[in-house]
Amino acid sequence: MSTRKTEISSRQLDILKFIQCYLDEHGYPPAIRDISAGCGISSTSVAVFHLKKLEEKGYIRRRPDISRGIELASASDREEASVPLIGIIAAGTPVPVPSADTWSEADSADLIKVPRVLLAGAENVYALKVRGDSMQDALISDGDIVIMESAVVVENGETAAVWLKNEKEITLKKVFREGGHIRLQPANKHYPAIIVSAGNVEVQGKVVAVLRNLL
Amino acid sequence: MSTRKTEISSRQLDILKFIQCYLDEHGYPPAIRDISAGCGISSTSVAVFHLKKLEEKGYIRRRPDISRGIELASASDREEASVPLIGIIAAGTPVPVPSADTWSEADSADLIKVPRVLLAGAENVYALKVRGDSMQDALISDGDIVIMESAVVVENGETAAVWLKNEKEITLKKVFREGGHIRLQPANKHYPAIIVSAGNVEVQGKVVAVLRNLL
DNA sequence: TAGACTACAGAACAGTTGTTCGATTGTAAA
DNA sequence: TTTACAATCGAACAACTGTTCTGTAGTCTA
Repeated sequence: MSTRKTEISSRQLDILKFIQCYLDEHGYPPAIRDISAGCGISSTSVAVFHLKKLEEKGYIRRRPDISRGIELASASDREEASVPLIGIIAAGTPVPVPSADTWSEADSADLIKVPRVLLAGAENVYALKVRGDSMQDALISDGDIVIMESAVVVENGETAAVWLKNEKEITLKKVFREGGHIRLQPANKHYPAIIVSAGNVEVQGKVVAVLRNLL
Repeated sequence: MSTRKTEISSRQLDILKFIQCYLDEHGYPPAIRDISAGCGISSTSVAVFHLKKLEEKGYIRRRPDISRGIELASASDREEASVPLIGIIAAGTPVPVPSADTWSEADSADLIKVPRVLLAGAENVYALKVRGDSMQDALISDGDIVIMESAVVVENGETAAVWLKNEKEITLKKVFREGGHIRLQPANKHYPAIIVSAGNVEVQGKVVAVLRNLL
């Protein structure tokens, strides 16, 4: 944990906002003098000073030698997110659990790009590759990639990866709490729902999206 | 049709390739002097000369006032592609056919972002929203988005949108040519394949990928 | 052959841009 | 009060970068 974000001064927030706006407007990063002018700073050195701070704190990255080489730390993550692919999901094995540093370690796992629209704001998401045809009742095929959100609570009707303790099996189903038991409803309506006791289920994550590549 | 691409000289092709490589390697465009050095040109004015040509011919765009303000005409499409969402796909209706200007008109339709990796190099792709549960045999759900490639030929085993003339029905199935007839195999192995005569099928496009958003 | 055009070289120039140095001010801790 | 530090200013510098001007050489056409 080296690059922990610390609090920033109002001036630094100003500058950060200005960089964001400038990027939106122009499509390329501002020069130091743009920042100075835009934030009402009369000296470039002040901007440099704060840019250093912002870089230390991990809010921006800078490319030396290159003009306007400023990148927002979360720049490329605006349109698409990088989601760690941390393992496979198959019928007979519990899903891999993301560790605390799954998202912080840049290199640890494969990162796959996912359009932000699919994520709908979900955070702490990770990806699993589907192995086997055991989830066709969930309309999920061998080779699909499921985007999961590590969630503790699952609303009624949301699709979740559920570990059935007795059966020692993982399934992806819509979860409905009904009195003392839980109804697990497949996405494919031609498949029957199953009713299990609350003690038998262990929600391992929420399904956010599914990607399938046919080519 | 104002910016028609014309032929370019080998030098200009050199420069174009160099710009592409440089972008791949560095993530930002080259300076004029980078181009000169990289292409074995001993004068910046020569590079300028050819850059003007390349811009006239529509291969690149240049941003005046900004250093390294060179963009490949197809620059932003590197990591993710913008795919036009041109309609819905349902059992009883043929799929909308993309017109020639589907990809050229910027505003015409909704554009959805799709990671390039999913496309696997496919071109002339468009997106359709799935309506109804008629395609659960293809492991496709109501609300899914299917990415299609307008292809004339479909290899054996590839998944395609097939219009069954007699049944007046669209299905997504793997296509296998077998002698005089065609076998259409659902992705879900619990569903049976159907055998149809070649005259009854009309391939309307190749399925490239499927996106599903559960949230 | 003359003219037009493409391609190239070299050099000089001017604007842009990032960096650095010294000095000043205000605030908070010791 | 002294010290330390964050924040600021102003100015100068050097490097980077795009532009432009003056030529030269080859090719093609009229």
